[in-house]
Amino acid sequence: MTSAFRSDNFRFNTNGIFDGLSAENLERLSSFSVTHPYKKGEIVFREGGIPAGIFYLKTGKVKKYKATAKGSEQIFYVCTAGELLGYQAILSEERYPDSAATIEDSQITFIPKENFLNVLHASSVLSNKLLKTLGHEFSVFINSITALATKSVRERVALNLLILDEKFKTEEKQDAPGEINMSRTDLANMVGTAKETLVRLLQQFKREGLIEKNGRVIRVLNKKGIIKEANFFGYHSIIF
Amino acid sequence: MTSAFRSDNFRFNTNGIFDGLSAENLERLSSFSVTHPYKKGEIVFREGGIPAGIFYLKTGKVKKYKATAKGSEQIFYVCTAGELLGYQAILSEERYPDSAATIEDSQITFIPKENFLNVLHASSVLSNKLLKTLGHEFSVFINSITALATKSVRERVALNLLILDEKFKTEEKQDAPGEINMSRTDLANMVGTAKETLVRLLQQFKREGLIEKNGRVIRVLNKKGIIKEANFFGYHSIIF
DNA sequence: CTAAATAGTTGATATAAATCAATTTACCTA
DNA sequence: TAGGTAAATTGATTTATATCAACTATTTAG
Repeated sequence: MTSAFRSDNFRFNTNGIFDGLSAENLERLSSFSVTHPYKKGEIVFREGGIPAGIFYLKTGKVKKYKATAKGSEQIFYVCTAGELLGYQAILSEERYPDSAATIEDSQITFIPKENFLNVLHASSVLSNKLLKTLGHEFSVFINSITALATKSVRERVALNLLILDEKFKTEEKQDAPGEINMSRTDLANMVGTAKETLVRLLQQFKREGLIEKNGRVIRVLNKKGIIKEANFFGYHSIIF
Repeated sequence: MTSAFRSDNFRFNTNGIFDGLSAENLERLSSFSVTHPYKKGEIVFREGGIPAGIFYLKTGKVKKYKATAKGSEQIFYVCTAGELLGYQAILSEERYPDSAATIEDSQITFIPKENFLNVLHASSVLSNKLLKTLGHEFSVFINSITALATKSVRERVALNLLILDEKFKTEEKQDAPGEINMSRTDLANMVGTAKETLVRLLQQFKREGLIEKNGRVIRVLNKKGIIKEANFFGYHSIIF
């Protein structure tokens, strides 16, 4: 059984999570928050570290990953502007189970744990939104797991191109393909394959006219074709 | 980098989630709940179905899985007595992203959506516990993803034996190995490999004295050895 | 209790993907 | 803008694992 591709199935839903909060609660969140610029490649938090607060990605992109037994990284998610990071560890009251690092220059706002938790406990709006978000996260993860466990590397490369195409789209040009700008090593660590295998498959997709490459930047030219390669039967927009 | 094995890292935390609720809220949950016996192999809910409530597994075992593009199942979790099922879809307000089916005779209590949500919105105790649980779930999933993406089949077989050893332990004999009683097909679908490959690796572990088999029932004889095969450096109990 | 069906096991072979090795291209920075 | 370094790419080879096929054991049903 082949199902449809919906990017929503692979995207968390933290955007707009603070919308609808009272002025008082918004103030409580923002008054002790600080925004810092991060250079590409900087670490935001580290696996095993003790969480002191949550992070809001104002601009830029962040990879979330875990160190593997073989010394490389498994990237399981890429955050884009507007997404929240690190709230799971605050909620679970455990250490960070994963690491986060910028993959391009970014602006990140830090909100101290106390302020976040105060507002969370004061506002049922926020706690309900967070419960909804985390419920959705569950479905994203089982989709990822199923893809990793049962799809071929070729299918997974196609799938990740679809996911990243959305993530690298700009506000202005929603119809144009995203300019996927990631190192081949990161891409391979996201797909769960060797760098060389990834490069070869990208080359194949390029030869077949499905994608184009400008330096390291990849663009999906034939989305339907890539959806087919990922072994989904079609594209269903969230709206239509 | 090889890390320690802790079964906690692969187990959700819904046990005791209703502890500490007021008598009133407990009553609200239980008054409209019904407990049904399920035969081994019965479906509890189906991917794509509209959630009408949550399920509490009183006794027995349930596999949670997703249909794959190739027509088989990817099992991503096995629930044991005391665990909650199906709450994520209620929280996300989406359809079930996965299916659940018993793998042995079970007793399952159904709690209607309305009652669960009423109590959830009335009780900050429950919503905070649920947020904590879901935060922990996140870490379980990234551990699963990292294992699937980067460990060899042999390592994953060992890892899943460790996970299941805990799950099949009985209350009375906590020190004795669990009697892992699962079909080879289910085991293979959990590991993410072919049935034949799974059988061969079990045979190897048996020959090496790491496990024993009585019919289909598997027992882990040498836990340290299996931990080593799973490529973890040792066992750290949650308590010690 | 026996037949039929289902599940488990073993063997032989094919293949996708990893690994090892070398070369080319892109990108800093001095 | 050259020159060095890191990243990307291509090629050759190996290997883990899937697949196909046959056989055996264990349930289940009549």
